[in-house]
Amino acid sequence: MLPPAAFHILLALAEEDRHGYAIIQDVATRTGGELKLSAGTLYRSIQRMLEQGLIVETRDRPAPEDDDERRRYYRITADGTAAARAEARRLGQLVKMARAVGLAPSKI
Amino acid sequence: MLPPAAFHILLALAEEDRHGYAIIQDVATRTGGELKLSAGTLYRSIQRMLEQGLIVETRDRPAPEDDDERRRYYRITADGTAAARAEARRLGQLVKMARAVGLAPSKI
DNA sequence: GGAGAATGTATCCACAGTGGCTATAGTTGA
DNA sequence: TCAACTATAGCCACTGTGGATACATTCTCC
Repeated sequence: MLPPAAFHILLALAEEDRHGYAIIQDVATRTGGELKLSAGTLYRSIQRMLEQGLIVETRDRPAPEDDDERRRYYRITADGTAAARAEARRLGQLVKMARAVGLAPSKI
Repeated sequence: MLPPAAFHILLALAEEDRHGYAIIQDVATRTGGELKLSAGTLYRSIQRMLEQGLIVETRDRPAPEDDDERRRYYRITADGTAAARAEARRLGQLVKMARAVGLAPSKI
């Protein structure tokens, strides 16, 4: 059971390496503005995920003219990918259960 | 954003009216034993959901020979159905997002 | 007969995850 | 000039959760 914030962070990092603030923006964009990950949640989630080995901080940085030295870039690990896949499967099961009791469209 | 426990309770009640203990068992069965809703979580969730009008307590009871007077039966409301549908849609979106970044099978 | 598991509801404590506020600090735009 | 934006990070309070406990009855196995 991955915390919701962690799942969103992994989705953002699955596409490409990103820094904290970019993750917040990506989540907002991806959810059409429905979910605004708070800064507090983001940085605490990142710390936890670093400890758990779901993500790592990377030294690879964009070209100096596109960079901002305050940024810290993160990359998803193999464990992070596995955790995200497992969570996606679990969520898929939930939708399936809802469908079984008529609480979600049957997707014909 | 429905709490996970509330979503499971609504799924259980979508099928038929159930009492607390039967909900715990239904969730365990439905998830293949993966999720064991704790009693503490269940009864506090029920209280909250009654206050929010997602469920109601019903006086309809099974035939006396099948009944147990300690039981309290609950029924899902129109609001509860709507909340569960909205949550199922949200979860479906999450799976879709995971699929978009290659973290869930494409379901061909 | 007696022990333990199951049925049933409910409360308490502690912990995890979250939002929002604050701090710090440079940049951009009205 | 003042607000908003970019960027990271700590703090406090709230919600949701698991696990333990309480209490009472019934069922099952040795």
